[in-house]
Amino acid sequence: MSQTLKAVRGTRDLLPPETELWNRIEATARSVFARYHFGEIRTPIFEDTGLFARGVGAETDIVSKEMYTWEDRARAQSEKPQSLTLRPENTAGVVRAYIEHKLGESGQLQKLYYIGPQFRRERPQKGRYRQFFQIGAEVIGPQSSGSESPLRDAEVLEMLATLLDELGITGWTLQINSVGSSADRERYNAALREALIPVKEKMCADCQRRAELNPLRVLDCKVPEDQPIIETLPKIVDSLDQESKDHFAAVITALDAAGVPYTRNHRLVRGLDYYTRTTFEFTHGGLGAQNALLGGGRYDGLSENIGGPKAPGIGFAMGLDRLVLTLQAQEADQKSASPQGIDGYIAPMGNAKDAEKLAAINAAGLALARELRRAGLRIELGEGSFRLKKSFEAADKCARRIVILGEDELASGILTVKDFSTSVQTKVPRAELAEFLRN
RNA sequence: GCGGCUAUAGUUCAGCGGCAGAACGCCUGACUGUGGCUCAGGAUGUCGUGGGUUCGAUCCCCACUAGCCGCCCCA
Repeated sequence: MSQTLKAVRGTRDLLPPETELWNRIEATARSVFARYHFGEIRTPIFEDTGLFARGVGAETDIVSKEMYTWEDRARAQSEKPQSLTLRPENTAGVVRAYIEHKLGESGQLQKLYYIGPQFRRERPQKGRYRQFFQIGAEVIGPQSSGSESPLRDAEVLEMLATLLDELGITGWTLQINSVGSSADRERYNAALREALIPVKEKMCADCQRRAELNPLRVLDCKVPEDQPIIETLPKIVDSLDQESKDHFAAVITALDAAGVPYTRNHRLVRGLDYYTRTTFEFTHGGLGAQNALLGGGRYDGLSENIGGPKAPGIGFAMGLDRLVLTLQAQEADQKSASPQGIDGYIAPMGNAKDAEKLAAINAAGLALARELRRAGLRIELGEGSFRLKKSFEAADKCARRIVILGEDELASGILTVKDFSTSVQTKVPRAELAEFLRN
């Protein structure tokens, strides 16, 4: 059906009951964030293209080939059209807002979280979409607010461990590394390039290319034959200055004290230019090639890069789509507890041939449903023209109990209620119905 | 952006160069106020889209689109 309009490639509709899981994850995240004193920020879905070019880095894959960018109409004839971009990530937008609203002037540490869609024009596959959803948070502020303290790094990591645990995600791994200051990284890049010259001939084709273009990425290589060679390459930790070393050591000490399990991975490098010092990923098996549930790190120079004051920070972004996939896989393993269903299904019984009586019984059904829903119950309302058998079938699929509302019940004010799990049928006075259904 | 696999009923999937199939789900009835179990009956559909080969294509070929897997990269 080529004429039929479909969701565009890499985007999708989320339907019930799946959306229930999405909401549960979001609610859990909000509740954890609140306990750590984070407030929600909502930034625009599109921004000036320059924000991402300068913030994320013009040479990154994200900026150089994955952004949805277009030219807005010029506001006046003399003006040049503005280049706008659908946000590929949210950290740059949050820092832009931090600068724009002078949040640093409060002198206080800012702890902000966001939940929302991001857009990257990549080839879609499992766990990777062109519109995808991230839950993220940033801790940012002037140096005097303690934003540069390794304690903040450790606290964010400890919070993430708590959040994943509360979500019920089992078997996650925290991998952590330090990429040092931007000067450290430049030094390391040069050292790595140097060290690769004599050995790259023996490595895989991808690595030979990476050795030229982006030596850091060689460390990510998964080809088994290359591993011994990679182990002989210089480690980034040897390029760190004393300050960065001390910072990383303090993060580790705090994680140990809090009992957060982690794996130090001196080969963990991340693709965004703004990361400095601490970088980390929480990974999970069963996500295929996209094994990262979330990633993040420190970005001490980002604010200045986009024209703001010095404002060190640390943050992360977690893939909501990937959390959902992971939890769905886990629930499938546990054969998923069957859903309880709503509290009641009201089955009005009318005569399909008598329009007046049918309308009356349906109206009575709505009045009863209103009463029960206002009492906080989850109620579905049937249709008076259905045969009772049909009402039962419909009710059995979605509700724990059926409430029969026939002419007898309407006249007497005593409803007939049947519980599907016990098959027990009970007569309940209308005044006691809400309480009865609540149990 | 590159490579591999796939596309048939609401869903999961068989199938074959010559009438379109199963299971589950759905609808109706047995049962005019009683579901789940059972029994009887019924409807599933432009066989992803467009083109080509052929007397004839759901099947073979090509292109496109989409999904999955891998690469790149990332959440």
